[in-house]
Amino acid sequence: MRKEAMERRNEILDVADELFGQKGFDGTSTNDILEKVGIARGTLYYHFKSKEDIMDALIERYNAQILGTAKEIAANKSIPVNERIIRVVMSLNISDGNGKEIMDHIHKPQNALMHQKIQKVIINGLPPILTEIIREGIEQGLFNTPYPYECMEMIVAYTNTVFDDDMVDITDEERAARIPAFVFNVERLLGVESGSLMYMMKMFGNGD
Amino acid sequence: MRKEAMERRNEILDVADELFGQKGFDGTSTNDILEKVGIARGTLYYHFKSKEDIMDALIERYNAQILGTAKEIAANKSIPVNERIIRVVMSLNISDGNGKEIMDHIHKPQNALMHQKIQKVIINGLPPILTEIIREGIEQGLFNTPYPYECMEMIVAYTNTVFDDDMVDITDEERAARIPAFVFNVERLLGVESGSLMYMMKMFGNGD
DNA sequence: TTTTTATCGACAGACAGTCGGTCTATATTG
DNA sequence: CAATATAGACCGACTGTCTGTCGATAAAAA
Repeated sequence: MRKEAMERRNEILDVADELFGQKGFDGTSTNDILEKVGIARGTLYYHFKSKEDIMDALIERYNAQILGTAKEIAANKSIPVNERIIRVVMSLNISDGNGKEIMDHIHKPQNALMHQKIQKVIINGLPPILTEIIREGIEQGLFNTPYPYECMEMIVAYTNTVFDDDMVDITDEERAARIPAFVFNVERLLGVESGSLMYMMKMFGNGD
Repeated sequence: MRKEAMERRNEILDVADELFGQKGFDGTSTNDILEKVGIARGTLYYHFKSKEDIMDALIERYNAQILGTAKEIAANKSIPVNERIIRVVMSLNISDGNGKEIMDHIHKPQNALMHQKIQKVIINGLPPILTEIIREGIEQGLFNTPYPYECMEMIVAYTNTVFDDDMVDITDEERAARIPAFVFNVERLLGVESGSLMYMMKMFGNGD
């Protein structure tokens, strides 16, 4: 019945995560959440100051999970630069730890605000991580660009919108057709020979 | 008192436009709208089936205005390719006709859903228009890329997020510093010599 | 014992959308 | 031409839902 604040907080967050994923933020009422957790109205508002506060806390969690894993991989200099880039990008998709795919939850309709906030986390958090790897690559003579950060920003911004189900109206086939073009463009941006980044296409095995 | 359906509809849309711009979509109640228009609740719902329906109609309007102007300019083959690109991009910002800057309204906080819907219109509508111009440029030997469409898509996706006030947390100075890097990257994407697109920097006189 | 922390649930206020009905201009008919 | 029917625009009270508040209460800590 009575629990530590942090435990309750996480219980609420877990339920909110599930419900927002199913019905979206607007489609989920605070009642839905507190009933499923099994607490009273006042208790919910004892732990969170508003419904949006719940979402922000949830995003904070995602943030830590998603970017934390990415950072870890990026810092592991024992992995070759090429391979590390791939692993960082792929780590964005499947994390969560419990099998649930975070990104799947986000790309639901009716979650505009959440979607926007996550996008913001990614567009601000991911380029710095990737840029570090690219810098190493430049030192090793693998890449060649005077603006590694802006390159990464462009690439992240692009994948985040075009490979986002509810942003661009294209079929899966059309989206698949975008990939070689994307790789080609990335090659130009990073100043490498055409075709030399083809191996990166395996990143697109799943979603993003 | 009694008016043609289309007239009323536009009256409501005008007020909604103003109010959404001031207080955001969520911050504006249907009461706010109908009071300012001077009609009863039922009347509002006689013309629109829901609050979101009002927003969709508003976006439809923007869509027509924004992309319509862009299309017009893009089709005017008497303007040289280089100049035409600049004009198309600049037309996105100031249109509206009555001095109000559409884009300013959109980049308000609390408008996540609207923001997303407009982004969608742009990311789907603008690249085809620009691609046509780029194709001309390729024929004229100005540009060189096998993937003009995807190039434009990338550029539009990038400018739409990075030069969007509430998406990337940077100061105006930092944002200004992004511009030369952006131009450099565009030059690479379009396969032109470094420095040859510098003249395009004048596009960034105002906002986007 | 006193204070702090977690919990409860009734309540207020706001808001989106509904519905039955009204009013008026225009068309139809006797 | 006058009586009447029709349809389109409009009204406003009402419903149900939802978020956030508050004072009371119980349990644990100090």
